[in-house]
Amino acid sequence: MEPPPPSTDIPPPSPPEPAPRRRPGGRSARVRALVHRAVREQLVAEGYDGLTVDAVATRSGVHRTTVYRRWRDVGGLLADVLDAAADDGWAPPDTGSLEGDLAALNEEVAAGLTEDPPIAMALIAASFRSPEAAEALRRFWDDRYRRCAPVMERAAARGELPGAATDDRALLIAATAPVYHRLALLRAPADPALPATAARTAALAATAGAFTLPG
Amino acid sequence: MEPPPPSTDIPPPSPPEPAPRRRPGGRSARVRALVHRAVREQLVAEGYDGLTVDAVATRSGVHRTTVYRRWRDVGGLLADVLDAAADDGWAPPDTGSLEGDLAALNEEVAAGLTEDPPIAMALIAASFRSPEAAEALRRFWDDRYRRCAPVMERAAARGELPGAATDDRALLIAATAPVYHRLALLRAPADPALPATAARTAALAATAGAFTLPG
DNA sequence: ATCCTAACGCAACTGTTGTCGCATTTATGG
DNA sequence: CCATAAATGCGACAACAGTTGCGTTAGGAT
Repeated sequence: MEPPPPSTDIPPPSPPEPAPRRRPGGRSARVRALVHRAVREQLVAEGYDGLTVDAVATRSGVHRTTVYRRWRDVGGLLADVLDAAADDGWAPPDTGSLEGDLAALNEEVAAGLTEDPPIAMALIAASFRSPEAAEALRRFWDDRYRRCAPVMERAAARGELPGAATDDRALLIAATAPVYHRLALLRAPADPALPATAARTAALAATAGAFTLPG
Repeated sequence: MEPPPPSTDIPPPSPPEPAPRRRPGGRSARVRALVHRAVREQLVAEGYDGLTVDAVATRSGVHRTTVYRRWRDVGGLLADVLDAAADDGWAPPDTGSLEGDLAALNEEVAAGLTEDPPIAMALIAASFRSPEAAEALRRFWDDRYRRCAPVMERAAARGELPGAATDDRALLIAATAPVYHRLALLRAPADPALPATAARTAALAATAGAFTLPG
């Protein structure tokens, strides 16, 4: 993300890039916090269409040029905000059954996709314009999938999954994809029954061994 | 998409807007064809990021202003191109089994999402910026879902579906959503096995009655 | 052939987006 | 405290997006 630093002197010629000393303290951190806050506020106030670099700069009091230099575009802004917020202590629901866990998970997905301000939808939209936003979103989902491992472990312990190892991610995608498809792609109104139906479908298929890994 | 037909006479004076007589012939049709061709060519040449109104206008030889007036923005252009192309005689695959049909369908979906030029991806991206593109995409999917009815009819005739009526659309979404999710949202590389797996999962759930309509 | 006007072409204009060079501020190491 | 340079502020700029007013062309009806 950063341009190659000006090689001053004493360059141990192995890495010709002396990696300039960052200075994350004081002002930089303050600016970053100001901009993060402005992104969220701007999203609330004007929605995704109103989320431009200029608007964020004005609202934060930070200069346009600074925002462009550090975050490049709206996708970079959202990516950074998302990364900063990824350290919440999220844990998957625990309802006592695989189907129940998946249904609760789907409820959270649906809530996230329909919430206001539409942060999730904004990020998905941005991911089509900015590689950085796409990467951040991928990281986010990856983290969530990883944290969902206990769901499958508990299910296996309860005997809800076949003996062979299950492809956790395939199961999670099968369970949640219909919700994403309806809300994010078709943009159809939320169907209150869909989270449960999709969860039931995926749980059924999982029990039948549809996601067992080869070997 | 076209305004109400030109009520020539006998105007019950209720609407004070006489709805000017369209003139879709000759020049207008020629301009439309030129622009459509330019959109496709520009998409091939420069990708979605290079698909701007100006580029299309220049390439088509039609004036900027005309394109802005008739199509408003990139989303409008793509929407119109999609609508014009929706009259192909597409029919769902017929492989002899529900799972086979769904798998073949998923192969088509995967091929569409990974094809080059990325028309489908461009349209999905545009649907996040332009209401018209979103609407066109919805129409397109709606049309496709409708044309898939024979798949379920044949499956029911073969006894692959329970006696009660099946929610066709829910089944189709469950079958195809994982493919869309991986390729369009996660942007993960295409998994050659996914179309078949997702089809098997959905077919299994359908046979078990997961998509039967209430009543 | 003639008229009417929708559709188009044209040029000028405004506002937004993103970049660049340079001055200023301020972490940070010494 | 001092020196260095990373980070920011600032203004000007080019490129692009989108609009508007007005003149011109040509489709379609009489």
